[in-house]
Amino acid sequence: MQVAPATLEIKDESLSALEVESIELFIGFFKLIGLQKSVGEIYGLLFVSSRALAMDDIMMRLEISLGAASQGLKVLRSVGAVKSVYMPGDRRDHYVADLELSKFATAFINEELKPRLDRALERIGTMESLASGMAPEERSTADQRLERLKHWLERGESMLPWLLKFLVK
Amino acid sequence: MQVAPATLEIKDESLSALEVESIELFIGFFKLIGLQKSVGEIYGLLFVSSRALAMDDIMMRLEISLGAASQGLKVLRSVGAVKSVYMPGDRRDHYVADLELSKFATAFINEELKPRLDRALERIGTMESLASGMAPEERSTADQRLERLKHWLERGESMLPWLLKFLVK
DNA sequence: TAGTTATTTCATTTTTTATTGAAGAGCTTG
DNA sequence: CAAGCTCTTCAATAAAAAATGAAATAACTA
Repeated sequence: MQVAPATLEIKDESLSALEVESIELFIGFFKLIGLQKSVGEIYGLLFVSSRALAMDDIMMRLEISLGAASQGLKVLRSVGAVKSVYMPGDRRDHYVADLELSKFATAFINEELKPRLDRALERIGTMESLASGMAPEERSTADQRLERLKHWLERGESMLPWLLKFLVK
Repeated sequence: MQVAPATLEIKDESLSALEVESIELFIGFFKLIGLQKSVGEIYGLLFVSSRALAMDDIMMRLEISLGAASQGLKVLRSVGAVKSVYMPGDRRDHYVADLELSKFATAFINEELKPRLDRALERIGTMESLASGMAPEERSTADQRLERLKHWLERGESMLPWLLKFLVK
């Protein structure tokens, strides 16, 4: 005869091998563009799910907290990686993965890379002014390096539109 | 008459405005490719320095620890961002910034991006096998999405050589 | 080669970042 | 319009990442 365990384990369906692979893949991928683990987990789960999942499905399957699920979905919605679909007879929002993978790269480029390049070019402007008031010897070193850095950053920036077009096509 | 202060402040030259701008610029830039603050600080300082600096110059100017300086320089050497130059009459290593900025991007692509894409493509292989044992309905969803993901990753991978060429040129 | 200086390593501490879950706001519906 | 659900927020907590500095190692020099 069985004795009830000291702590009752809630029985949620555990993750399939396929789901685990998908989750790990997207955790790694998203971390690369600066998104946290829980965001990758959620997208990975949705990516291989053939039906839309509600927030508490996600919480239970991934064993993450309410807050993490809510915030993770918020991030995913904000980059268009996830959309909610209507489920008749259920008040909860249900989410499916948007399969347009290029959105992540696009969001990363527009929201991280581009602003950072712009900010760097601004700084170079400031630095050029500062260098102009230096002693000749040090000034020439600074000017030369700033010129080089600026050139490289402008080159990088000029590549972004091309890159975006390539990714989206 | 002057009274000696309770704590004696060591007088290291503080950073110039130009140095601060450079440091902030490279902290931001390096963080983007996953390198830590101290690495960006060191490179930023060396970038605008007209003379080679020893490790303890770097420690003192940036007010960072021995360990951070040593490890930061190690990282910078490993990606070729810094090289040491010989200084007659001084046993210490002296470092200058390598101005070939493309090295950072190249290191990032080859050491972070490429391996991660390769790993993701491997995982897709695994996932395809796993999907092949599923019920027809779910299988078709999985197959379709995996195909799409694979296609996109291969496309991304195919772009890397071009990207490298563009950056290095 | 003994002594000194320079550098690396790594266990500990600090700082930063991510997660948790309780409080509460907003909806829905009976 | 009250009683549930669902979802968001955010202060507290936990986890992860980075910095510190003492000890070990390596490199030079006299």
